[in-house]
Amino acid sequence: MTSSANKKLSKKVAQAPLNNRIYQSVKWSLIIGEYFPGSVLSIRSLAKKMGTSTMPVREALARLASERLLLSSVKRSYKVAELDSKRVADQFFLRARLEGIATELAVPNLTATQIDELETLAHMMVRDIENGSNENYIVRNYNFHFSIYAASQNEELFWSIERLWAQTGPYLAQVVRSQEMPDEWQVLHTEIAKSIRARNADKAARLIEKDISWGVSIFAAYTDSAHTKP
Amino acid sequence: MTSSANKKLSKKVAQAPLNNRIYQSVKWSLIIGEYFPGSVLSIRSLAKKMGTSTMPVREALARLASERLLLSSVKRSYKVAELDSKRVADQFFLRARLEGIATELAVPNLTATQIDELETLAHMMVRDIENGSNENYIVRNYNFHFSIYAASQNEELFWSIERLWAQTGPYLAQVVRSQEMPDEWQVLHTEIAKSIRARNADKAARLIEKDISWGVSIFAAYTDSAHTKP
DNA sequence: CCATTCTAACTGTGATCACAGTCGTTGACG
DNA sequence: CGTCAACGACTGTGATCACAGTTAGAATGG
Repeated sequence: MTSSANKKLSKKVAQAPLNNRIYQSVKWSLIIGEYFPGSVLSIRSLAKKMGTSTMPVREALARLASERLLLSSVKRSYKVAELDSKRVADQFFLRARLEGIATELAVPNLTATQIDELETLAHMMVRDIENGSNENYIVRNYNFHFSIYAASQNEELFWSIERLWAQTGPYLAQVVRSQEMPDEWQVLHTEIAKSIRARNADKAARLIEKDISWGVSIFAAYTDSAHTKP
Repeated sequence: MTSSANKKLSKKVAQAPLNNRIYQSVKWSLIIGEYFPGSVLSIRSLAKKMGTSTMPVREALARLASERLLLSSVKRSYKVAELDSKRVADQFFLRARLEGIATELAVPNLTATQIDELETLAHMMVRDIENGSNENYIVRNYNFHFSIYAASQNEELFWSIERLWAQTGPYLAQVVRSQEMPDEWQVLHTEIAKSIRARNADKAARLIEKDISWGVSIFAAYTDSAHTKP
């Protein structure tokens, strides 16, 4: 009796497979920029850190590499892609297009209360910058954008965008952490929420694209200044 | 001496890892529609068929599932996604957008000889349909489209499109194999090559999108007729 | 004859081992 | 002092086993 009750309970509480949890964990770390370009992730060391065998880790890393979130050469350790301006440009170009499309689709679907949440998020992000708590900013920025993209109701689109965030995360988060953010950039999120409330899909989409291209220019300035060291 | 020569030789001939070859093989099978919606792929049976251990197969399937090319639930076998009209619509919508974008980027980059090859491919595709050799048509159609997308010079974009082809392959190839293709559809590829030669990026992109939406409508007609069986 | 239970043949998942490349460092040699 | 070879400590990769959850079919009960 108790055993059957336990069985049912344990079924409900049943953990996701280890490999999946590790996969999600590393992916999130990529998105919020906990890993840097060139970071090395070896199966055994990660397994040790996670307290598991190598099996689930190698499956997780193989999946991440397959999605181009990590680089892998044969018999060499997995690593986060190094900074390559052409590649980064391609990624941000795609991001702008896809996130613009997702916003267009999302605007008619977002409810009033969801838009309220977007506005409060935008406000809190401004405060985060003022307080210098860039960690919070990064997470809130993620939530702001992806609650819009989720409203696009297109899972494939959502997934594609998230994949691109994981790719650009290691570059972008590093910049966000190390730089002063211009005020004009911060106002943008509030404007986006406003134009969504006005149900102006075109404007919202163009502002989202502007948001991303702004990120590109800041990133370019960052890499230029970092490149000035011969 | 011979050993070092052999070493160098074996290094040059060095096969890609087994898991990767299996991954590529299955992915290609998905693209050309060798698997059908609902097809079951189990690790052990595939390993037996491939003559390898389960290890490389499970890595390959895990990767494919991670890219959403296969479905996986815990402790249940991997399978090709069943036909879901909403999901399919989302996928083709994304395909139209992404392939349109890639075409826009590609038009200025394609060389005259590459355009020649596109035209001959278009001609051969018409002949393939006349001859009823739909297998050849499917492969040539892939080559036609992806030699354009490769010219976009955006690897991420290329990869994203290929992923979507692997997702839609099981649905679409089935239709191509079982139906008469309308003549207007076939002329389209020649028109695309023509507008590329004229360096009319907008027109080429719109025609590509038309090509895909045409596929959607044919697909819709197919599923409707298949649905008439209660 | 229908419904239900139980069993047996699957399924993916995790751990562990053996192996073969890669790479950096140390050592000896010129 | 510089160069190159060899060693050793890594790396991913493949195979094999044990285990637990799923599923479909047979056997059993009503």
